[in-house]
Amino acid sequence: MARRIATPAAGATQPPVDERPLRLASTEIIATGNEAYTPRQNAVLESALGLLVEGGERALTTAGVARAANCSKESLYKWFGDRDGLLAAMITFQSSKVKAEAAGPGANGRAALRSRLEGIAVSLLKVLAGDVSLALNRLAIGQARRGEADLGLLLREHGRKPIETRLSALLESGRREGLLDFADTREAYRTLYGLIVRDMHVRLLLGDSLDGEAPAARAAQAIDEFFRLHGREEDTGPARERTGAGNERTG
Amino acid sequence: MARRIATPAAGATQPPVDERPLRLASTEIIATGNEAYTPRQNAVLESALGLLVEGGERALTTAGVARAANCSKESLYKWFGDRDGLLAAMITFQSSKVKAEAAGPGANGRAALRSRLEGIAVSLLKVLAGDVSLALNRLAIGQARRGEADLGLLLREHGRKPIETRLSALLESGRREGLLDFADTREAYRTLYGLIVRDMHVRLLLGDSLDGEAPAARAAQAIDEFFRLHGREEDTGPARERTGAGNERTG
DNA sequence: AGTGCAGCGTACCGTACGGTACGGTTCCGA
DNA sequence: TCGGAACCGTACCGTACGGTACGCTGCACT
Repeated sequence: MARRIATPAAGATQPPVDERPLRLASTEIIATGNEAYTPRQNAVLESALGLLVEGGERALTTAGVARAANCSKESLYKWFGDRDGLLAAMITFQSSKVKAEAAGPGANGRAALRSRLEGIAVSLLKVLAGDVSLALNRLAIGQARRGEADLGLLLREHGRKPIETRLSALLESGRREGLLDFADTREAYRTLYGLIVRDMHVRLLLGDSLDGEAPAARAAQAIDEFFRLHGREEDTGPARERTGAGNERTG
Repeated sequence: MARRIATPAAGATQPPVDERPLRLASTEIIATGNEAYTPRQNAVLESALGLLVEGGERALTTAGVARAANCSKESLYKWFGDRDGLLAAMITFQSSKVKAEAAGPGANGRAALRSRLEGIAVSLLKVLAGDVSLALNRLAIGQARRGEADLGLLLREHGRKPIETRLSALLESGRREGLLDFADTREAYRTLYGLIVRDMHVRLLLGDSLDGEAPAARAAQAIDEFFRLHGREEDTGPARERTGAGNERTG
């Protein structure tokens, strides 16, 4: 069924990865922040990600990863302990690559807020539609069961939380400036998220191809709609009634 | 790892299913519309769904299904041809159960439109959050790869299309009545979908539990927001500008 | 130069799964 | 009453995968 993976498939996308052996002496561990992976391990994780993107979970066997990364299965188990450990490491590794760019407080005003919101929205759309993100989400979702979903928790924590905090902080700063009007930040964030992403994410996860949804246009329209719902200046219309459902929750 | 499935697990949810053997003579096939499955096959598919809900894809082995449904593996392969055939049959079977209730054109007016939209939204939220729907979506998403996603296509066709057509028809009837204002029906539908579902679906797929998001309140708020964006009567505010992005698409 | 260790490649093992085959049983129709 | 067909239960087979063990190479440090 799954054809042999003899040649290092999907090797065209990632950079050459420095072909030298990259041996390590004793305790030469590069702590890049949270997790501490050696460069060799990072390269292995990169190969594993390529394998996952190309062939899905079925292609992500320990033997396949070892072959694609030119390492031994024994090393894999020594470094990551387990297949699940490898999967978790892939998630944390990928999320550590995506982070960066915190973008401190810049200019004020409605136009600035709008442009910053649009920027985050565009990057969000591009990340969600990316091959690696889709593959990892498919992996975590496929593993998830009724109660337990360890990979899903990891992905929610590493993938969605950062975006939520960034967007929420931006929304609250807009509210402090009197540009936005909402009661519950989390509710406002979710509305914004829904306007930006809609059902695009699930459709992509299910294998659909986005038929010409340009991220920039989508983001602009979503931010426009959000301002029409929660904006405060006159050219976006006064917010007639609050929408934060925090007070009318029944459950 | 997966514990033995000796007792018919997850049998508490579904009805007794008529314990008699239910043998079939020659060509006694009950054509329920699209697919033609015998009652026995339906019962087997029900068991398979219970197994999938309870244990995820890993638990959905042919031997497990045969044991849970008290049938032989040979019959499974005879009826569904293949493991993938079984999975596809599960999807079509479940979607055939959910369909029903077409709800022809009822009363007119803004309140009627609003209540019908809310009704569809509530049912949509309840279906999406249901155990079986989540399990099937996880299955299809987990199977999906880069280009090919047969189960995903099936799920999109049987699960999302009906809702889109129903909601779209309702939106267009509202526009014909002068209650709604939008240019592109598909765009308006997607905005509405995003307002209703937000990121709830993906969060649930990733194993998150919805912290007291009541479907009724969620639906009411979403429809309210949609009317604020695309409504036409004065108590919802005039639609200042169109939002359908059909004309400003770049891709 | 010599020792040690990290890591590569491969061989190996047990299990579990998809798919097939076979005997026995029950029911339907003639 | 007698065939035949559908079907159940189980045994069986080949493969593939997770995980472990072993021998070898080559760099690092002394």
